[in-house]
Amino acid sequence: MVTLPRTAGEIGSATGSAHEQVYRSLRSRIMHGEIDPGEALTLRGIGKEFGVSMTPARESVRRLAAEGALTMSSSGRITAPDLSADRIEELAALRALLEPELAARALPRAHLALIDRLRAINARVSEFVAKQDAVGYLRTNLEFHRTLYLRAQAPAMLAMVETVWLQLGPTMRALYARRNRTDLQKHHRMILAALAAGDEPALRLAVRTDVTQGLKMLVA
Amino acid sequence: MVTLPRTAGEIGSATGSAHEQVYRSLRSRIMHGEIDPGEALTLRGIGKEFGVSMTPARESVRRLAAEGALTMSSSGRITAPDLSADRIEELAALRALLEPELAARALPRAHLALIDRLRAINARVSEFVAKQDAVGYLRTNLEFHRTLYLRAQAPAMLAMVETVWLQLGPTMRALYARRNRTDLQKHHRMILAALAAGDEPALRLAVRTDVTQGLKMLVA
DNA sequence: TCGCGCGTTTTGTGATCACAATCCCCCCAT
DNA sequence: ATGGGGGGATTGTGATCACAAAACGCGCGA
Repeated sequence: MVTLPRTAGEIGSATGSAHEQVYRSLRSRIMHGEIDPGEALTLRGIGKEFGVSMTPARESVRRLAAEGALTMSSSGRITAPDLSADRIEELAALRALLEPELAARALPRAHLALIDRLRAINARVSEFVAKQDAVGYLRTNLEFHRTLYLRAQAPAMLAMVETVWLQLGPTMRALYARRNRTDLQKHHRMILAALAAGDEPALRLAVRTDVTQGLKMLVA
Repeated sequence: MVTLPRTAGEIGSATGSAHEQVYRSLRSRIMHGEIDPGEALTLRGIGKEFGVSMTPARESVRRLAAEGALTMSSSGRITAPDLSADRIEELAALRALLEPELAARALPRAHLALIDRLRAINARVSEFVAKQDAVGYLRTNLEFHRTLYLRAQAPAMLAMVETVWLQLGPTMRALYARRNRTDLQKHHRMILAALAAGDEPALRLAVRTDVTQGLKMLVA
């Protein structure tokens, strides 16, 4: 394999270095439940898939492992994490702690345009629920939350929540199967109503409930 | 440089791979304020210092950068982060959100032995304050908090708080200079009192105050 | 004296290689 | 049929190299 000029496969504007492309791609897969808990990955396999050598593959994997998105055995073997019930509960508690705060910080800046955008995303969520598409549902559901939290202007806090999502990613799809589809949308509607009303306590509660609801099912 | 047998410089039991040693060492320095904001590092420099090649140095640096402990410019230049006031405020808010929760979770498990250990650590904190040793103070102060939070049995939450500490590390020492030394200890004593009394609301408040107090000074 | 090019040096990136540890699978003995 | 052992294949680790881009410094010109 030869060092190609930097413009080889890049489509639009600066896509970033090789290891970043690999990182983003893997991260997205993991966060959206496209990788099963316990599934194994290899550096050479990743490298081959993305057309790069082991070096950027290794950096991506190490970074994801540092963020808890992947597990490395003592011998260095790479797998998607299979979370214990305790760990899931803890991560759920983190979401319940952080996300209402982010929502509350976003509230004063939530104009009508944002609420409309959220409604549109929520419509797409409904489609995926109807189509029983777990990955699509996870993706749009997280997009709903992220779109709201982006308004909080709190990048470090958002990054932290996304790390939690990442850790929960592989487990999420399994979780989706058990979830009661009908009241999925109810919580999002409560969030939208509280946003429109400018009611912070209601918003905090709605977000906390939405976050907690789905995750507590796994433990039960 | 030659690949040495794995048992080369290892003292006790498995110290971990080369990049992990480098990572732990750098992380400790950063978290305890031994690196100034804006200070530059180089992969070859790190490698030379630890007697390893660029590869493990690079992995350590990338990992630390992913955790926000180091900044990488678009050209890949490595520096310790120089935080904006907004960012500091946000990280302080994260501490104020997470640490009371960890303390509250530790409370039911906080036996007398733990409180005694905390008192002992607190005494060492006082020594460093008296000696005007900023790094020593930072180290023992964080040890005080970590010892308490370890009892919460919440590894993911603790990891998250430590990431916040890490990001604040380089800025912390500058902060220390402005801090009113006399009421530093007051808050720790309040924490100990609330722990001994088993009073959760008081504990949450004491932790939140301790955390907030020092950090709000930078913004002012 | 100050600013600005240009060449040298430094620095990060990615590929490749040697190596040791581990895993996997197949075969054989019981 | 089943369990254990052994050998080949796979895998992560770290060193080294080539390369391009950025940084630095030095000297020349205004």
